[in-house]
Formats: sequence, structure tokens, C-alpha cells
Amino acid sequence: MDFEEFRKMITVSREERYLETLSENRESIQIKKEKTIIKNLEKIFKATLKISNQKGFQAMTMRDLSQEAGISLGALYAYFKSKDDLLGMLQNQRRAFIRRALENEMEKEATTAFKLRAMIRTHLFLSELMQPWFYFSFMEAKNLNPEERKKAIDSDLWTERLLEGLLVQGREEKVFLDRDAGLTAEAIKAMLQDWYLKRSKFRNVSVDQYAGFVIELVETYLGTATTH
Amino acid sequence: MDFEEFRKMITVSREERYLETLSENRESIQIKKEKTIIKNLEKIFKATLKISNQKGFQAMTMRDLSQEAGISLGALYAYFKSKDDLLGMLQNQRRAFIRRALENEMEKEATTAFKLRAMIRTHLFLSELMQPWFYFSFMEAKNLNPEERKKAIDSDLWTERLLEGLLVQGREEKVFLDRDAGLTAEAIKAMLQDWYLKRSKFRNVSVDQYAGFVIELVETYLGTATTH
DNA sequence: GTCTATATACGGATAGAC
DNA sequence: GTCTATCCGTATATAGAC
Repeated sequence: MDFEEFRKMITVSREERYLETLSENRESIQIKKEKTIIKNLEKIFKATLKISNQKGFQAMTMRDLSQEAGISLGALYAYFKSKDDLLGMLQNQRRAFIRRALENEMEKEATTAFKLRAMIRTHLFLSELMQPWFYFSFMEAKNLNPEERKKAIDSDLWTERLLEGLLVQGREEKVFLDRDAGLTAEAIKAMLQDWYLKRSKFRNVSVDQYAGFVIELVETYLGTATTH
Repeated sequence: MDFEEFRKMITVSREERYLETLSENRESIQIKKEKTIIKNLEKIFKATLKISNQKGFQAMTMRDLSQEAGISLGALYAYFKSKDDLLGMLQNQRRAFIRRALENEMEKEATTAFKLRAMIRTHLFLSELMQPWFYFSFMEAKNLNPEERKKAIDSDLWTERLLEGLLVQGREEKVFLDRDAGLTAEAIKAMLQDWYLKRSKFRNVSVDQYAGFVIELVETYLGTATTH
């Protein structure tokens, strides 16, 4: 599966994501009409990501947000209780979604080596589709309150275990060379992370190309690369 | 050279670094006695890194800093003109130093393959010694004013070109396989970065071990790894 | 050189009209 | 549901005593 196919498959579920956010935060949202909520939440989230990724969430004032989102200062507070609450909502929003997508794509593959490829590709495709969110999530993690922070760490740990599990399994199946699974998993994560943290550096490289590169590098190290 | 040797060699030049900062910022510092300046600048920089790395530079108040550094609010402003000025001073402080260290260590090596190893090792050793500064530098880069920001980007680009240059040279000398130099350089940078961004994840791994791992992975991909 | 006290402004959040 | 006007706390930066 290349990026274009992936994009088409995933686009359907955008509105779904906002409905999920809505049901998780029903008590802090004062608006009745679902249609209004979804429309404005999307504006608010987009504006928050845009401003925060330029100058940081702390430095973004509610007045900045009001202007960028085209919603008055007072009206914003009908959608969340506090600025801190907004940060939490945004962080939570896509985590479950990403986890489901990764699991789905990996289940489709039969062998460990193919599962690893699917994991790398899918993660890159997801971070390409939602680059501002991934970047925001990484940069603002330390500003979360303890409870939300724990969720973020757990989510990160989940990705790590997933990768490490695949590497250990491949080693046991004798399809991968005997490498340090923890360090190798971390190296893969570092390359996945680089894609969304330094997005502007990759202007002339497509996600498909980058995915191919990472897979080749990893498979060479694991001794499963075909030819070069 | 392992980390312990490197550490001993480099320790001497700590005070030197502060003298450099001092001469670059003579006009914004109102204090006369050099000894006082160096002593207090070190307190201020240490405190700034500590607080900022916990909750971000924007979120750090001057009162936080005053307390952590053990210097009153008023006295702080004898060492810099504004909070923004402090950010700039800190960011600038170690860049020249790092560049010199990298160049020195690479010059000692004769072959391209050894220069690449020296580059990887030295960068990891430097970021191990000054982890809080490296982390701060990465996380707060977007809060710099345009002028300082340009310096940060240039410095980053310098590292990139250095790596890419080595990879291209090695390819021409036929000691490295024919890989994409830009992407490979970026992958190496991603792994170097991971070391200081996720320092807490590597609790049970030494820098020497990590350096060995990165070098092995890179050399396997470049076709120069001895055995595994 | 360092302190305390304070001027001044700006940010988050709410009240209440429409 | 959305707006404007405003309250109130807190932040940066400075003045002036010691």
C-alpha cells in the first residue's frame, strides 16, 4: 500500500474523530447542536495547532486563538473549560485513532518481517496526514497536567513495545539477525519521529521514498534486505 | 577514545566558555568584576536550563528563576537586558565550542570511515556532557528572535553538511556503498538527537554503548561493518 | 552589587446583552 | 450561540534604598 491509497482509505473517518472527541468531553462543552460543535471544534483545533506550532502553546494567547479561529473570546469558552482543558482535548483526540490504524494495518500482514514494514509505513503515513498534530503532541507533552501526561507516556510506551515485540519475535523465528531489540526499536522510532519533527527538511522527498529508505536501512541491519 | 577520556580532556575549558559569553555580551552586562559575572552567569544559566526543561522557557517566570538561582529579581537584570536577551545568550553560548570540538576530533583521524566514527562519537559525548543545553536548544529554537534563529539554523545546517560531505567522500573513495547521502545523514542526525531528547529512556545504556550501536548500524548500511 | 517595592501591561476567564 | 466589556491576577521590568 502506498501513501495515496492509504490517504483515500483514511479520509472517511475524519468527522468520526470529532464525534469521538465530543462524546469524551460532553460535560465541558456547553453547546447543544452537534453540527455546530464539530464545525467549531475543527476551527479551534486547527487554529491552535497552527499558532502553537509557530510559537508554542504557552505563548499563544486566547486572543490570538480567537482571531485565528474567527470565534470571539467569550464564545471559545463554550467549547472548553480552560486553556489547559483545550490542550488535553487536543492531545487525546487522535491517540486512539492512531493506535487502531496501526493495529489494523499490521493485522493484515502474515509474517513478522511484513508486519514490521507495515508498522513503519503506517506510522509514517499517519504522521504525514496529521503532521501538525504529531509535532504539537511531541513539543507540548511536558505542559500537560500529570494525568494527561501519563496517558501520553503510556501511548509512547505502547508504540515502543509493539516495535520491540516484533524485533524479538523475528529474532526467535531466526528471520532477523541477533541485534539489541531495545536499541533497534529506539532507532526506528527516532527515524519515524524525524519525519514529523523536521518536516520542512524533507521538501523534495515523498513519504513513500522515505518509508522505502527507512525500511531498507532497518532491514539491512537486521539482515533481511534483499539486494541493494 | 571513550567517554571518560573525552570528559577529562574537555573539563578544563568550562570557565573559558563563560569568558567567551561575557565578551560577546559585554554591553548588556552591567557588572564590573569578571569573577562575579562568571559565578552568577553560571548560576543563572543552570537555573534557566533546569526550569525551562521542566516546563518550557515561556512558562518560566523571572520569579521562578530568581528563586532557583538564588539571586533577587532586581539583580538578575544586571546580567541581561530582558528575558528574551537571556534566551539568546544561552543559545549562543555553546555553539562555537561544539563546532570546534567536532572539528578537532575529526582532524585527528586519517580516513573517511574513521572521521565518520569520530563525528558520531564526539557528538554523542558532547551531548552527554551538556544534555540540558542540547535539549533546551532544540525545544526553544522556535522562540528565538529572527536573528538568533538564523544562527541556530545555520549551525544545524553546518552539522548536516559535515555529515553529508563525509558520506559523499566515502562513496567517491569506494569505501561506502552507494546510498542516498542526504537521507543517510539525516538518519544519523536523528539518532544523535534521540540521545539527548530522550535521555531518560537510556537509563541503563552508557554513551559508549550507544555510540557503538549507532556506528555499527550505520556501517552495516554503508557496507563497512567488519563482523557482527 | 544586591535588595525590596512598585509601575505598567497583558493574559485568562466571566458577566450579561443580544 | 455569540458577542463585547471588564474583572482580577500575575508577569516583566525598573526605581531607588542600602
